[in-house]
Amino acid sequence: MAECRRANLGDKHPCRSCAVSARAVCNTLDVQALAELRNQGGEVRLSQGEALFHQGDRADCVFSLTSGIIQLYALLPDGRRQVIAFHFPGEFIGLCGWGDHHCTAEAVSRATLCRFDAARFEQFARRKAELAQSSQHRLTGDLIAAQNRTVLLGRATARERLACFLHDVHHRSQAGAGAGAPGNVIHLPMSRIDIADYLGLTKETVSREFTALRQARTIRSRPGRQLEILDMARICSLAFGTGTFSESALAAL
Amino acid sequence: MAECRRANLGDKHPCRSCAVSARAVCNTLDVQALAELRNQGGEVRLSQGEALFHQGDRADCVFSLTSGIIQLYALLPDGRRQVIAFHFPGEFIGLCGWGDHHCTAEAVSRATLCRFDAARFEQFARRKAELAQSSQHRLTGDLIAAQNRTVLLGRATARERLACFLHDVHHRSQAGAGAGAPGNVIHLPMSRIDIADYLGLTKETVSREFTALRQARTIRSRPGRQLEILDMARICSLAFGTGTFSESALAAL
DNA sequence: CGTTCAGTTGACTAACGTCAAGGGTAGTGG
DNA sequence: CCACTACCCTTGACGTTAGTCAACTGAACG
Repeated sequence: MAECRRANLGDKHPCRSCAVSARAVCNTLDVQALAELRNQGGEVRLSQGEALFHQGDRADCVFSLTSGIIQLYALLPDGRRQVIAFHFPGEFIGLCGWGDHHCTAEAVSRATLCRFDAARFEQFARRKAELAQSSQHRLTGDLIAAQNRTVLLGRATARERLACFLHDVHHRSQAGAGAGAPGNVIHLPMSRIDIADYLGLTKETVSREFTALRQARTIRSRPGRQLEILDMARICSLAFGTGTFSESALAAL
Repeated sequence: MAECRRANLGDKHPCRSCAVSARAVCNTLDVQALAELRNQGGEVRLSQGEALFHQGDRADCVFSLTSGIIQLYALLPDGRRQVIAFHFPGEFIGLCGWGDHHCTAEAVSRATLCRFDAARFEQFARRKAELAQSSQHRLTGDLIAAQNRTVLLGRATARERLACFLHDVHHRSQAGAGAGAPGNVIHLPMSRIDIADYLGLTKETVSREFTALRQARTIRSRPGRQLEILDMARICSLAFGTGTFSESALAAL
């Protein structure tokens, strides 16, 4: 269905080659509406570690992530950092701000995004009910993910947090990649510090827990920042089934 | 402005006496639309400890809290509990669920709510743009609150968590009560266990931190579950200004 | 071939949790 | 009106988990 719509695009249309068109917000739009939406924005390319926006910036744009991984994080005055979310291709970024951004968005790996003017996007959504509904569903999904993370950070042990993280990354990269990734191998471009700041731990604790899982033959490290999950049942039982990613949102669409 | 609309109501109209009409979702509606919305639902009264809905229940209703405090919490299979949010009068409950509720909603103190059928509310919102916008703002506010809580639970000490909690309750009850509450006295109907489960701590740790703040003359206990904040500056500096309640949403409306 | 930085590991520490006992208070029934 | 009870809160002693500090390893880069 989404494919049908895209088939009508001219060969030179940039959305033609978009890898996430079937999953992105814009997939609800017909060709003409898509063109109209595109006119409002442009493309953003980020290299690793580059920021999309900073905590305190005016939130005047929204973004659809087409490739790479983006992390949102907050910095406390004394330098403590908390990663609020990792965003994967096909997801929407910027819903959580009217006014000023309360967090920084930074590329974990090289990333590309479609940028839209926030006010015009909202105006556009008022006319296109499907778009409004789609972005509301994503917002709801983000809320549920954030609330689930609250449970994880408030009540789970270090082992459980890591298992939950691995479970979610696995789940989400399945959804994303379609084919390609064989079996239970996942790609983890984020550093131990990023993971630690996401899970409310230190890099040392994360490292120790990785070692423990490796020694229990639950996971195995692979070259190129890849990780194979050998005992998925074990991971699932440690993760007590709580998804902390907004992926749940996409599933329900 | 909200008052003007309500002045047109008949004397017997139940919304006439609503204490939160100026702050609730329905405040955006004119008299006729209000009547129409009311026809879809009814009133719910809960005694202390009674549940509004349970984790796993079908999420087919949304609610506007008119009095009392509601807590949302998740239970893990082994009994660990995490309170996800406290909701205060004027706030909207149930946005976070299509499908099944992922948490339980329970009255901390005696509470009353307006109930609306979720599907019909949504349908209604499609026709009334103000309502849709208002509920979207509330949803966004809840997301920001949940994300801020992520920072608190991931990176703050016990002392900071408690200070942040007190700061937020103070802030929110100011917004709610209007006049009435003198100076910096707040009402805390929730138990130490509720607070502990909200802050990702144990009741003993919460109790010890209360004692420490009391001994430092930062707070003072008052009869009737009331608490006076003596040194607000100290509370604010410990709370590093992070609001964890969805109240921020209301402020921006 | 050295430098740098991410990751790992070990020894020690601090913060919070656990377990257990005692005290205050409100509600209940004689 | 006063005991009785139950529950919540507080406090102390001790245990455990994860944090801190520091050294070492190995891969990436110039």
